[in-house]
Amino acid sequence: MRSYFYDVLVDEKKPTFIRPVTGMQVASAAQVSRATVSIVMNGQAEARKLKPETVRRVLQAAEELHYVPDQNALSLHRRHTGVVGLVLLNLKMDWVHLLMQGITEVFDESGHTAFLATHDYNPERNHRELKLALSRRNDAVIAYPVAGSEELYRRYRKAGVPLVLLEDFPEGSTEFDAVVWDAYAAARRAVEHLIATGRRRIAFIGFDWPMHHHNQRYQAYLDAMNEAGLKVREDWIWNPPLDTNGSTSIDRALDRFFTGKKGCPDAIFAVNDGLALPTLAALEERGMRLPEDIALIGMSDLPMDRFPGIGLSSVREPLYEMGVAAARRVLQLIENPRLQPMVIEISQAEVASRRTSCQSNRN
Amino acid sequence: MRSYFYDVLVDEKKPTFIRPVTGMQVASAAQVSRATVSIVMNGQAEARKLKPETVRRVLQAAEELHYVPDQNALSLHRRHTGVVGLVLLNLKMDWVHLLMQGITEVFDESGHTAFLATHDYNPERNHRELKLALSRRNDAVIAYPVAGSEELYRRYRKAGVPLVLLEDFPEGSTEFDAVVWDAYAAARRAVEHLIATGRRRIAFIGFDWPMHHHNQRYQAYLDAMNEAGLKVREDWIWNPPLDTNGSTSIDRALDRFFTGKKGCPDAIFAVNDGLALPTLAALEERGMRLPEDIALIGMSDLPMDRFPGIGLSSVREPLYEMGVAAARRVLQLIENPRLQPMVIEISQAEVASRRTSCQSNRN
DNA sequence: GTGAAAGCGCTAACAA
DNA sequence: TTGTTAGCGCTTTCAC
Repeated sequence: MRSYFYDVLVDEKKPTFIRPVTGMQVASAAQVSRATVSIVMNGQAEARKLKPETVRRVLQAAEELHYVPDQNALSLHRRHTGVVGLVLLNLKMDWVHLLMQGITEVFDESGHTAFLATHDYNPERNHRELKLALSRRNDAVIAYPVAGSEELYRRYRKAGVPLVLLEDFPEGSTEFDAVVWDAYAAARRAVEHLIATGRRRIAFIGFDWPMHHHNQRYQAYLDAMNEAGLKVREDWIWNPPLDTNGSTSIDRALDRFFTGKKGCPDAIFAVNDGLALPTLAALEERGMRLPEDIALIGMSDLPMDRFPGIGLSSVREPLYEMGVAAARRVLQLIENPRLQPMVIEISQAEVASRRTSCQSNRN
Repeated sequence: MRSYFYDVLVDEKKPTFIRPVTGMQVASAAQVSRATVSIVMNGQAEARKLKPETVRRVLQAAEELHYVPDQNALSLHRRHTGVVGLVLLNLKMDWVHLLMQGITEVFDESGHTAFLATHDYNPERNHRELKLALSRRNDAVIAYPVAGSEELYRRYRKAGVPLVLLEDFPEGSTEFDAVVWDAYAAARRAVEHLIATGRRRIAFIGFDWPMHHHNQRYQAYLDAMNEAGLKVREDWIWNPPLDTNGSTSIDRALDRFFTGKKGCPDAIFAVNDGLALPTLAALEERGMRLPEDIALIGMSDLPMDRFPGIGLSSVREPLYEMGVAAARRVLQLIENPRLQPMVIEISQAEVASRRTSCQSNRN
């Protein structure tokens, strides 16, 4: 690390801390009262029939002084901030990027701003970010739920701060607003796709996580297998508890799958691409060819899935649509916080069949 | 899209809008004055020698009422918000994810929060986000610079709001704080790597963008070629102006490279992985084999580069270190906004040689 | 048409 | 040891 200073003059006589210019300063520069400045800045000059000359003076003074109204003071007065907290999982692999397109589209329209934070499945960080959003007086929060935070979510309700859970909600709970993907249907389609392309010995990679739609993916796997009359083998299911940093050790899963005495799976269904991608990598590092030796399908259809060298089959998750829906719902809730909680389920079960799950050559 | 309501009782008699509980309410619940609550909440009870009994009452009341102090009011009083605005490029391909690890590590320590926004190379959005940061009274801003926004950056300086440019700074300017990667050295190493592995006909893919270190990458290409006595061919250079959405049309570049009468390049150097990755995809879609038919190297070493099916060679960008440096610099500047502007250059030129640039078979 | 004053929630200097 | 008060920057009646 190298660093160099610019050869620039800095006026040491000026005070070290510069205070932002206030409406009061604009007022005196323009020779009007503080209130007049407010009126002009909020475009109510017409309505209040101010003299154009006055308006001009104010505008000019504001311009010259580079006056920027203080949002904190404004929020204090208005009792709302115009910002919506987003407490999501992480910024990996374009998931949030896709989601944000939907969210910002709606918020740009309504004049809201998103304040983005992440928790990485860590309950403490989740807790902290949620509390911070409260202390910032965010008008609402969109959160990717973390197990064990139900009490906190409930507190949001009680505090009258709209909270929209995104992607999932706690197993068994029926009290929160949520915007979710109909993952059951999607997961089923994924497994059925594997079956349709000739696979019979399908393994499952997921993690144990007490969220409703998350569990639905496992259920869908079970149902699809049963319905096709295929045997579900205990040793082909990898569903360990989520460890602290949110990763499952794919390698141990594969060791288990390919070590059995009674044959190996010919396909793997992973509950999301975050798992499917490392699985693909691990498989290829073991020298297995896809789809000849084994097929693989994930869920979400992240942008990198379609990269030529990857070609991961997946089911498309309607992230843009979910972003739009969540943002819209938040807006409704801000309008009327006591709306009955509701879950908005967005269905999409379009499988993108790529390299990792082409028609098997073996049949 | 389907949605269903929970069958939940909502008490319609309660007022629709719930106001956050204030320190005043805590005070009356605890039978103390407003000031006492403040003192207790800020952990100054010891110092002010409050009766433990009083403290207990206050704490209990606060707990029962779920009192969360209002940050806006606090900021108004303190004259600083504890939040640092981040106006970055976009959330694609884990670049920000990597950077944020460094930034949050420093900010968690210092008690600051990052407010993340993106501009996608769009000057209007950049302008808007920068102004919003000002109106939010962010204590400082870390910005991925956009050409033509110099005036705005200058205004930040004048307003006494610390601004740290990240990754680059406007060509020719010597007035801003910046944390940058020594991209010249890195780019040179990249091209030299191509040369060392036997390539002689090296093409360049970039875009025209009036930023200093960005241009250095082109210069490094030129220098490395010249120094190795290799000819730089005009028609093997793709350096068009950046179009509105920040993408270059890779396909036109390739058409040009592979259409020449006097032979085709045997390698491509792309100024960043955001360009190298689509180039790799386009190349493979044209049926070219890497590295046999052509080699490719990018810059940044994004996580997906090392994916087995991708194996993009790249030079590692010290994003974590840059995040740390930028955050630390911001902290210094907050401490003393009139510090002389300075550029911190972080060097790293470690090439990750992967599939796309293995030793050429042709030599 | 314009200005004075109150109040949003909080802290800190000063009284009591 | 606790309470009173002024003020942070802004908007919005309500008089003038």
